[in-house]
Amino acid sequence: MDVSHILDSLNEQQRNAVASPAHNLLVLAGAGSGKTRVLVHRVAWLIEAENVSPFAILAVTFTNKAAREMRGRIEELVSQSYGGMWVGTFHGLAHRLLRSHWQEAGLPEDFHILDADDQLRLIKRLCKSMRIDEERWPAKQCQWYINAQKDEGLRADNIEHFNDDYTKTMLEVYKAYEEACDRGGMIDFGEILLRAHELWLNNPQILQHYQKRFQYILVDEFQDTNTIQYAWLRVLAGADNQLMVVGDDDQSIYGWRGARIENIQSFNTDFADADIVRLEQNYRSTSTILNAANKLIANNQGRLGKNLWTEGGEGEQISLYEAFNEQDEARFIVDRLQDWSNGGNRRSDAAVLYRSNAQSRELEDALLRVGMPYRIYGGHRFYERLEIKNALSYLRLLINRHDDTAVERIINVPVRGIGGRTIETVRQVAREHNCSLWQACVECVNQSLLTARAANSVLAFLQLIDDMAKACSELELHEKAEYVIQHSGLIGHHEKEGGEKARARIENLDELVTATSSFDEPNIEEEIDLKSNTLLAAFLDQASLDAGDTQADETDDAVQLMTLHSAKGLEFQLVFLAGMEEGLFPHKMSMDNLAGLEEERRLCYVGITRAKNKLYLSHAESRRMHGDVNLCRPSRFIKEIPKELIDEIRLKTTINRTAPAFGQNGKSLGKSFSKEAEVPDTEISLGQRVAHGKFGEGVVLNYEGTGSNARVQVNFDAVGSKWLVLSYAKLEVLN
DNA sequence: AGTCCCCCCATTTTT
DNA sequence: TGGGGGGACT
Repeated sequence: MDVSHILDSLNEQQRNAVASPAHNLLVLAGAGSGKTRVLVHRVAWLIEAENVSPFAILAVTFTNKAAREMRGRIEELVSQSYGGMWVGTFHGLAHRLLRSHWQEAGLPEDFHILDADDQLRLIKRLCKSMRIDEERWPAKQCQWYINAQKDEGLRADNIEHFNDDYTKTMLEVYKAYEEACDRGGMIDFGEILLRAHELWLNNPQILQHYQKRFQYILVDEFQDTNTIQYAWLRVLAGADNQLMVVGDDDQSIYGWRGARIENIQSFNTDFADADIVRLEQNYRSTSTILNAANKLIANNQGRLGKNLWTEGGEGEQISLYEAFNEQDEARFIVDRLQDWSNGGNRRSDAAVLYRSNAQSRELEDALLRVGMPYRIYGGHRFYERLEIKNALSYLRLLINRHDDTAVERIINVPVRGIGGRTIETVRQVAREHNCSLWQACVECVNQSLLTARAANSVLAFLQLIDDMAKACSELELHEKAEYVIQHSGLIGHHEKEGGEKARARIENLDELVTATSSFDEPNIEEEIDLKSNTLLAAFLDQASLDAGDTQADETDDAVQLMTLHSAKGLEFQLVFLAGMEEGLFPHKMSMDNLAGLEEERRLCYVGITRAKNKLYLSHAESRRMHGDVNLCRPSRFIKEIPKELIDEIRLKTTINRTAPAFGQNGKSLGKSFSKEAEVPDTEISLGQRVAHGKFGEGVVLNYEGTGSNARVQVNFDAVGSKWLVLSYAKLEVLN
């Protein structure tokens, strides 16, 4: 077979990786060096050049989006579909194993997945029933502890305790939580990986089967693997299978949630025969941007080391803007975005990146003010929204009445007269009989353990679910969804609520129906008999494992706003890094230890390398945080970028500062005023008559901003009043 | 049962 | 500053 199409378009390093004869291979792929490309071409190479069966290949990613993209690109390259190949996330693949081998994994056949929210609710309930002091041991903290242990592959029994209060309490909760999950047939995200790992360790014949099958294992974003994920890979790889991992230690930014950068750093020690290929040619950014990134990241210790280079041009300098405060910063950015957009560029090619979500507000305000379309990434994902989770709970109950999480959620949503008292009684009964809440409800009704009124309500609830199940049993998946959101009363509930929020909720519920109607189970290679509920179950699994990327609106041409973390893997022509201040970035929670600081620096590296052509850095002299004003020093990361790459923007003020309108934000302006005094310029005062190249003549009405930035409001004779940045507007002072 | 108010919190997020 | 959660009050 002619395989030239696989190699021809690659550079030498990429080709070395793709056609590597090595048993184990570490590809150190710098930002923008064609990482995914190498993975995709490697798969094609294996199949077409080395005649490997697609069935023998396993490709692992972290996000569903990445998995979809990889599969898509593979199919594009080889122009056919390889159904038998497993491409998925760690969780998705592990989940698939558990579904196939639920018995060996010690799970009920209808086990279901607990998401972070379900998990927290459950832990809260447990803590309460265990009389644990919520002040001292918040449920959040317990949840964090449990997940961290699971990421490390540790069960409560494996953890040594020193009898300190903290560990003792945490273990108590952990144990109770494990029991509750077992009882209810629930597994959380960490448990999926942990179980899948144990499944192999405890069942050599199953492990052997998969070891025999997956002779070629490829892993993307390897620097993000945590302990249990790495252990899982190592077990599967065994001694014989080929492991190819691709990643970039400089882009490891998830240490705080268990990712171990050591996994990539010590890969060639763990796998002594591993080859290393470095992809250092960057196809994304200008050399200016790359140099800045290289110089910055060189400040980190213990790197595997690599130096990005490009054949492309130098490009523009990096612009640095010192804003007076966060509002001024936002205004500056929005002005630049308007220039960009007015210059005929696509807004969606521009992104504003920030360290913490709270920063988006100011930017949003500024964008809203000028009416520029924008899109904020992050926030609550589709399947995590309250109304969606409620609807899914009803659907879950159709399949399994004993799903306590679901019952807890919707037993009184919409309100049907089952109040806290009643629910507490039901919980009590469930505890006593060691049964599900559903059974406890039945028990309560039968044994008249409730007031007549409450019993009536509970009975009505039981009947409602049973009736819906009956009515739905023969319906198509999307009809089931439709039926349930109608007859559960959820729609009516939100309609009654009224308001903008409620309308959005109803829309979301409708969207859920749409999602179900376009859902078909990805690969039914396993012989699952298609009972009517199987598709629903598959959909619910998918809803738990896939955040339901809000990929709508992608057609809109909108500026992209997101955190630095969510920008990883993306690229934009124009990038702003906002809030480059000590304490914010690097964040104060992470800057007191070297590991934390270095991760922040990697985050900055990620941010810089998102930019293709033009990068703006900005910081504010003062920023309002948690209600009060903080004076901020510029981020050390700015100083780590060579000066010659940076162009410091000074919006020279040309205002006559003796003009009366200055008082407004007077109190903390001292610093800025003095700076301003250093750059005295042509005098413009309120009431001054000026001329503008485009707008003609007008009168200065107002003044805003200080320090290195200043804007004036001019009432033009022809076009009315406009706000202009002084240094850009080139106003001519008349008489 | 629902509303209102007060208090507490505030880094990053996928599965 | 502002959002969310919990408690108290109607």
